[in-house]
Amino acid sequence: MTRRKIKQELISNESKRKVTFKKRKDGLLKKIDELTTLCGVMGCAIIYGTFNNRPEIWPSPPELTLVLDRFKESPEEEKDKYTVDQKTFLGRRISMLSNALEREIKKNRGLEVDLILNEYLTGKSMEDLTCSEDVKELDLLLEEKIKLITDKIVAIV
Amino acid sequence: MTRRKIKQELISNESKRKVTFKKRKDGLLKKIDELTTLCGVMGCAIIYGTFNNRPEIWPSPPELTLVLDRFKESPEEEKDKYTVDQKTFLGRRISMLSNALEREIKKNRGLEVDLILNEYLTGKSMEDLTCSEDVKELDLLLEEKIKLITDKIVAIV
DNA sequence: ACTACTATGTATAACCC
DNA sequence: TGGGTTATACATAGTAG
Repeated sequence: MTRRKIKQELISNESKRKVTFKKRKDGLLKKIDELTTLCGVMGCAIIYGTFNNRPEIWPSPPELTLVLDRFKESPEEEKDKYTVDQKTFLGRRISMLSNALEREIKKNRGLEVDLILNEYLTGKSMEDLTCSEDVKELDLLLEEKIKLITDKIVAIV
Repeated sequence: MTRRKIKQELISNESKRKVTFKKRKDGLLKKIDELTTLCGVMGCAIIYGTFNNRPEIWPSPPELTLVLDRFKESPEEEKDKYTVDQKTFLGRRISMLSNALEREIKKNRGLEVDLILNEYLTGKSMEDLTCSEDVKELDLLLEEKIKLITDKIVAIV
């Protein structure tokens, strides 16, 4: 057989999925490489493989790596003094931005957790429920919610 | 004329380069989206447009921390190479942080909207519903969700 | 800048080792 | 598990409106 169109959803067959993953991952890396060289921009892509192992891919110019790496390190490491004035100015701006960033990231985490919980409650993520225990528990929760709503309806009508 | 093969190097014509950038950037986003859904993995791509404009891309669940951790592994010699020009280095760091910040803020907005929607669906924010029309609509939505869950239960039990 | 088109280059699903 | 082949699906360079 030859190539067929595939549906945009998780490939159920695991070995197939693995093969597809490798191919498409490689293709993606190539694409990003082309984009950055053709258009002279910085860019990176990071893909985390299915499970257990942490890092996956790193398809971008090393300088980007370095910049972000520095970001992670403590700001104290700036010993050498070249243009001091400008440096301290820039340094302040950086720490300001870092702090703001960190705050936003934290906020994101909280929001994400809430969202996931709520998605469960609305049945959006039902695909992930496999054991009947989970489903039953959810059912109870939902019943509570339903009661809340019907009460509200009664109150209004 | 029709499509020609192009050399893998910076496109000299600026307007052409811009167009190509947009097309390929969009293509890349699509690809990463497909990869993550087809193979069930996490992934992200970040493209920094040319200096003047900030917009870049963030196609998927960003785990910035993980990304940053990854950068500890960058080779020493390249680090040294890069420290030469501190000013440029700091300047880039700033623009990158700004971009990251902007991204996170945008993401926050999106998450917040989703959360509110979901809270409506779960009945948490029912206080705000005043007209019976809204309630009825919500009721319908909920019934759909309930069916989804009961179906799931039937399938499992 | 933005669609839309189209011819062509490129990526890749299914097979085969 | 990994690499190679092939036919097809998809991406996109060039162009026009």
